Amino acid sequence: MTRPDLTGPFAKYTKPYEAAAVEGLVYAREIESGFFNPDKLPARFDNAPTWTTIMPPPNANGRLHAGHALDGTLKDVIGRYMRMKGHRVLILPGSDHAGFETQVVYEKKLEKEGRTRFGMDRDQLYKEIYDFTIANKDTITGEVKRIGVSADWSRDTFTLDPQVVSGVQDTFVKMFNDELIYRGKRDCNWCSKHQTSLSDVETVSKEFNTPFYTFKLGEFEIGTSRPETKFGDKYIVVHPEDSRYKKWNEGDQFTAEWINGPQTFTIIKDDYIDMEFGTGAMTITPWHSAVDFQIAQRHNLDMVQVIDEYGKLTEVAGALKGLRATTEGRKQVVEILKNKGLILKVNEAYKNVVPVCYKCETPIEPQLRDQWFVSMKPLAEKALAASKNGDISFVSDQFRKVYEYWMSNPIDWNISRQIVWGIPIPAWFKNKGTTEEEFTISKEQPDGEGWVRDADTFDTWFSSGQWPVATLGFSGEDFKKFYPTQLMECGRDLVFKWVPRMVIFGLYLTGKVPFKDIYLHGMVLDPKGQKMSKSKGNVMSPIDLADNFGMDALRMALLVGNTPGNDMSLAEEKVRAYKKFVNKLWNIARFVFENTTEADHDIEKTRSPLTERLFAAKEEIGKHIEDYQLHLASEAMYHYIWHDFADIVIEEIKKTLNNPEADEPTKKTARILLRGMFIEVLKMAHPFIPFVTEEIWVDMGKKELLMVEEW
RNA sequence: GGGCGAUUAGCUCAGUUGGUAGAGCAACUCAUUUACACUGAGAAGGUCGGGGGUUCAAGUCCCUCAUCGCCCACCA
Repeated sequence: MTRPDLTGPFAKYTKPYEAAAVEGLVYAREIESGFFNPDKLPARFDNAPTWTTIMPPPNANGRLHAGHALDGTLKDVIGRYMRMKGHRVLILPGSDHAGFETQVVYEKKLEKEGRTRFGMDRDQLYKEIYDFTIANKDTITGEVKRIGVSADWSRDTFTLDPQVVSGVQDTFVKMFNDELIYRGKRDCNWCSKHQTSLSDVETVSKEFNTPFYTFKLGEFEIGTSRPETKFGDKYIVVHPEDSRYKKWNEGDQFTAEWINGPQTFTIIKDDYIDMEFGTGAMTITPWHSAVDFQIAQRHNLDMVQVIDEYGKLTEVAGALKGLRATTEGRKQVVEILKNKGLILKVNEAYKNVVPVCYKCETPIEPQLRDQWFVSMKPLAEKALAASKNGDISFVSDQFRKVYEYWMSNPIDWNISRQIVWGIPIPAWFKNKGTTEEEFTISKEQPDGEGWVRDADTFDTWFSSGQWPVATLGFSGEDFKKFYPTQLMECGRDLVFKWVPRMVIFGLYLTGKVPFKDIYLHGMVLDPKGQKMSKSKGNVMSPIDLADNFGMDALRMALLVGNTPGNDMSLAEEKVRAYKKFVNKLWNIARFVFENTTEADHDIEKTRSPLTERLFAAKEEIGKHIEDYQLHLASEAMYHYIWHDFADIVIEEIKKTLNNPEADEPTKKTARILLRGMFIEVLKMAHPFIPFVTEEIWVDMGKKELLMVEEW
């Protein structure tokens, strides 16, 4: 057969597909159309139902990583499909000031410059971090756009946008009035390096090899791995039913030689004590241990601060005051007790698991501090019910269990952070830190003299927890139109940090769950299955991969074989394989352009074995997407296009076109069929590989974008 | 200490109500101006981690063991 020359706009089909030359232009064309905005879709969407998902806002302090690319790809595939199926789709993008995280990043930068945040003017520090964040926010936003997410950038939201800040503060005021927030001295996770308290999700457990000492205290034997906290101990706690200590009654006292001389101890009985552990007797240090604090509260005991916020011993330590508690302090206490003959045993092989700051790994020193706490129990009960009764459902059931465990064991949430980078807590004090302390909860400065604003800022999860409500304006038009949303898709690492809080705030603020389905994807690992990290040097930049192989190829590599909730390892060869696939489609287009010029015909009614398989594949793909089984959907699409459309359909058509005995009407029918089927192929591929399909679509002579075609 | 996940072809992984094993990559054989070598055709490759059970039938359900990974954790 004669081969028509491809000229003009078709000349590019004589060469392999060049993603770099196409992607930016396609995305610009899509943005320009306005169709990412559900209010600006073509007329056929006028009375369409909405379909909404809110994007997890990436931290505005770094670069895009492979996890973000997966995140954006998954929701974009579903979003593009739902749009083609006739929904007014809203994918709402944003970015997070990421309070503590960003401050840590900035502190490292300051350190490199030989500076420190301590002693810096608050406003100056805030301004510096603000400028730093805004610059990075633009970088990361540009990188999210490269993924091709069909997000409505006209609704782009930043967690420090004035209406978000204002709404978050309103929530605090409302919760305080509803008695869901209280202020009080409670044990906090204190990081002595970062000089702030942290919530439980901001600490991680780490195992240390610490000697375990057994001391003689009067006639008791007391075990501890933390001798340096023992200065202020005045109580011996035993189990009420422990027969070894029957002769002692609660409140009985005795005096014994201790670190700084004779000390009087009081017997306390509490059934927290594990009789099997050690001697079944312990002393308590309420100021520096959450458990001890609870016991002390139950029995109304004295609490003494032994270690200050810099990790040094206080005046309770007498001569040892000012020593670093866990190092020199511990050493000297042990020395003193040894000299007094009070050490009975030392177990050097003892392994102790202690919480550390998740950023710097400094062991957390529990401290009693006045902070703002959220009473989690009443909130968690409702959020638990939402899962039990099916208002929210998890794509992977394993995460439902984790979520329900968290909601069944709520711990009151400390939302105060002693850092400048964050949303200010709308609280005002008089005589702060004294016994005459007074406070008022208000966004505006209260009337009267002497009010000082609370210097603390909110835990970043306090604002991002309200994200689905905040991005939709808390109330008003968008809120009415799009809330509750359909899908929350984010990394599985957020099952504790973020998801439960969004459900809690959603229910509290609106009475409705913020989303119906929760799709938690696994982590993207390196080719060896190891977690990517800067320190290991195995980070694969999605931007670099897209530069080399095209974003469509990367999207496919992230989708195929990636089951919901399971981690996946990403190798360059996989991306390369899908680059070939994208090129295959490109060459299919070339074949179509070389052989057909006929006007498009609807092949819906042209039933043949070839079209039956096409429509069956399309239906299967659609079903898998609706079931959130994107690994199956993407594979079915790949398989159909390569091994059916290319290998069978085109070969059949080719036979007809090359058959010297076939008459012209027969050939024409074949050409029309080819073109008609190809249009369906482009539609079925579009959600997965939007760039190349949109580009070919234009060359098909289409005026409207493929993204708004009917699936 | 508690929980979750994984274990299937050399590698990375699919396999959704139980019905005689699938894909991609790699390797092997063949094809050289065919829409496409970023290709096509073909062949090869697995006692589905071990053991036990339910069933007419188990990769799939149940029990148990092993190994690896992840998460949670206030025994001083």
